Amino acid sequence: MPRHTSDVAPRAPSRQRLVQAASELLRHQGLAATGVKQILTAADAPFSSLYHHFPGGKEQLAGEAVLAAGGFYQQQVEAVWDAAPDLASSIAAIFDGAADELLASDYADACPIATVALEVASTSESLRRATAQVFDAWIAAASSRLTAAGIPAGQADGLAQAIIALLEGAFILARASKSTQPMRGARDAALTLIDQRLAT
Amino acid sequence: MPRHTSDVAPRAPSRQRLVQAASELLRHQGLAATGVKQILTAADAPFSSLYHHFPGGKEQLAGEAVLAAGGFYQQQVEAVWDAAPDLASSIAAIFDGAADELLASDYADACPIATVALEVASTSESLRRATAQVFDAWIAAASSRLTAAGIPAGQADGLAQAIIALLEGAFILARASKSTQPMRGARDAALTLIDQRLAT
DNA sequence: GTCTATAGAAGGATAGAC
DNA sequence: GTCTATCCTTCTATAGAC
Repeated sequence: MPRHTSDVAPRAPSRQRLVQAASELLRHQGLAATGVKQILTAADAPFSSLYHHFPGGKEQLAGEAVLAAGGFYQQQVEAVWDAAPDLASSIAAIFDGAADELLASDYADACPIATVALEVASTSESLRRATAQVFDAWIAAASSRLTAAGIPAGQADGLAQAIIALLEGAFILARASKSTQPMRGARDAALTLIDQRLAT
Repeated sequence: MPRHTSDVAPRAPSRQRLVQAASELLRHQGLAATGVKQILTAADAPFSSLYHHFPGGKEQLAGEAVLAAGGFYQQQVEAVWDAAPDLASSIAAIFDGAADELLASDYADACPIATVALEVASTSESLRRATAQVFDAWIAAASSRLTAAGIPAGQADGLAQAIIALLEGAFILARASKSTQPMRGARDAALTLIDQRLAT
């Protein structure tokens, strides 16, 4: 029986590489500043593969990139959350991990969808919905974990939303100032909010 | 003595109109999606006035627009803050005012510089500095008011930063979901943080 | 599925007359 | 300071051969 024609590790298919490359570029510089040619170059994909795989063009690719990046980031955070021994440790680890990622990337790798979310909120209804869908999934995942950790069910959604707001806001301040200090402050604030809810 | 050649109320000079128009467009759709021709049209300014008043082109105009918008927004918030009878009322009024502005503008008028801040953080050092300067001014103004209201001096800066992070994060979530609910949740979280710090 | 070529519009910026 | 005209690049998207 003949083996595969090549024994080198196969690359991901070009469609997947395009989504991956688009996700990274959107995270670093947003949607409007990212050209389709730039995405194609980064993905090392043939030019016409874009409109072959994404008949909707840039908007369709961006939508899939937002959903993929949002899902991937959620998995990352959930892994950190679930690895910590208690709720406070989980929250601290998430904010500390965000600070580490900012430092390691020279403040390029922050929230993968916040920039796009602000850009498209008033200009593209389909992309706005994609960003909203990601945030909703994040809030739902955090809320269920908060409930499991003893936060009253009626307060878990609001607390999850506030913690994510703190994280997003800290990303903005940290990238603008090139400092991880806002991220540490946001961590402490999030821990305060949790303590107060658990004490009730 | 002849009067002025016209008795109609004079418009602001074109330079000022360009900064104003740029500020509004950046707030709604960000930097990369905003063209200089679009700014000129919105300002009703003659084409060549752009490079006459701003030899640095789009980047210089954007920088001035960020600083102007940041200063104007700070004045707005300070007026709301100082009009309220106590600290908790001030904080509540600021978040409620942000929610009102979102509703009134169909979720277009959020933070005037957050979108640009995320877009340029890794792509334009001069504009990144402009956004950082605005955030620093906001934090300093909030911190001094927190100190005056009884927050220990060593905690005022961090608390101010956390409150602004909550506001920024809530803007993102609110615009993405087209709901003011994240803004109300952020308000309650900010009030909790203040209570906890005052109780210490 | 991939290739080259190119359309057609919009981007930022400049020149030179007035 | 303002006017019109224009340069050159980049953008998204499509056509048609292979």
